[in-house]
Amino acid sequence: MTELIAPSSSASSGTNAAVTCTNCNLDNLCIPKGLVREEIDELTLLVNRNNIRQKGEPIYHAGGSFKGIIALRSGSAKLVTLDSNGNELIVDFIFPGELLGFDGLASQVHSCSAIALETVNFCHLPAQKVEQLAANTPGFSNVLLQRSCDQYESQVENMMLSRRTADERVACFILRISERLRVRGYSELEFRLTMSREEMGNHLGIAHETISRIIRNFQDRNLIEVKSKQLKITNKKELFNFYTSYSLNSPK
Amino acid sequence: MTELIAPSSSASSGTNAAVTCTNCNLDNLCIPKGLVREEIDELTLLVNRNNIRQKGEPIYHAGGSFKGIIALRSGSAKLVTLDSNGNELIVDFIFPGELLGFDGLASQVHSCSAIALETVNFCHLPAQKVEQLAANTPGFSNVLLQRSCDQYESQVENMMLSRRTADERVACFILRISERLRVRGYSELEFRLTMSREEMGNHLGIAHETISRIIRNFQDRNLIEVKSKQLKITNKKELFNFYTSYSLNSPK
DNA sequence: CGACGCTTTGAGGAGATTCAAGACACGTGG
DNA sequence: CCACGTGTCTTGAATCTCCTCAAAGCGTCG
Repeated sequence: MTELIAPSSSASSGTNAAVTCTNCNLDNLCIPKGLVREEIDELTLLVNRNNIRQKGEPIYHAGGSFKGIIALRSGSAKLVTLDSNGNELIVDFIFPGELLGFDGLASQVHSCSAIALETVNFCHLPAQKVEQLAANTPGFSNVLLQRSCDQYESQVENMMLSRRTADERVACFILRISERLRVRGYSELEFRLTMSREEMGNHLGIAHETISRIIRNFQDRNLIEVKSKQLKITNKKELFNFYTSYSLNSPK
Repeated sequence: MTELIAPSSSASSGTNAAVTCTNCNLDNLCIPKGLVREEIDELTLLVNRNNIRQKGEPIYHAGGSFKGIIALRSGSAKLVTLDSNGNELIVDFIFPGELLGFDGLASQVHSCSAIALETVNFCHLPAQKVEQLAANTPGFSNVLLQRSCDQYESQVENMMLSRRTADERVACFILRISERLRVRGYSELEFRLTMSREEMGNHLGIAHETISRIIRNFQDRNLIEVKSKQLKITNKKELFNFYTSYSLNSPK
């Protein structure tokens, strides 16, 4: 099996040599969030920057040994695993500033694969540096623990979502992506859905045909405008109401 | 609001004064798993033992400040949260040797309530001792991180389960409980379901009427025998096949 | 321009829910 | 000890949501 994560020497061209964890525009989202200045300086020295993958290429593989922590700088990715029948299950989609790799931290073996949905650029903190930092930098273990515990929340949210109707799930999905992009400085009302309908449906537990029908329905209600993968939210408030209370009282 | 977790002085009667984390029969499941001898000795000194709750009583409350880590010694509990419409959602059921409290570790505020399903006895590591141990005991932060990352796995498992049919979910639910009890030294084939059908359905995302119908169906197929809450697995292999491959090829 | 994959749309059917009613279990008080 | 009441569990019938299968439209890339 080929080495999936290239050493920084081969990947980091001179184009962006001045970027460090201190002056990175994602420092309020990525690992540095929660660290003090000296800790960030230490982190800066250990991170491999400017790793690139094209659409469809893996960042790491399920079953492979723990590769360390990945921070996505640009682009988007999907985190997938295989269920017991060998079917792909998309656990999450990943956006800039978000961390990857926790699926291998406890057992030292990745239970998921991370696959680029478009061209991605990411930073890589290798496994042995993770251990080194965790041992020497108290703030760092806290950050890891913090992020890892956050997944409890996300587990609960996913559970709640799986109880709702297909319409509510799609509305919620769109709004969550909107919010995640907003926090990262992108437009919250107009963006590209980088995943296919199939992938969306896989993640939400809905047939892709149903996804299509629901998106059409949302357009007919003037909640959104969709042109292939390009999406524009035209009535955010109504879209939000739709997914919180539609099933309770709203007429057809 | 009353203090939910009593200090050990009031709760620990003299009946079991000799129990420590070292000689506890759950030491291969609870926090000590992964710690070396001296670390366990240190832990022993900080834990409040023999806390009791009766059926229906809370161990801690959603919305309350982080109370520390709880280790269940006997009995069973449910971990519940409220969805955005105010409905109860049962995130998990808890058995002896399992840890509780991670839902408050990151944010310092519990997002879930832990409620006893029957009389429970638990150990309590108070919040400030958690911090103290995390700072001074490298093994301890690792244990926390480890357990917390394990929840990634469980999130993925839950996601997979939510894609299966109601029958498969119930079969899987029974088998998982069986396995969790087996590991803890209880009978794996005959046990009491301490939760109601309603609670089971809530956790699995199935109406309680459907739970009843499926349990009847399993009985008719001679996979299990059920008398109210008492359950006996009579054909474990078939029950297992049922949930792994039923939907693929098996006739009615 | 043609082939391929992705998306959309329609029709029919399966699985699970909801509503309604009856059976059973458990605890209380007579 | 039994009658009674409450809450839980079971069962049935009607309904609905979403899936599956099938086919046609659209876009993209060689």
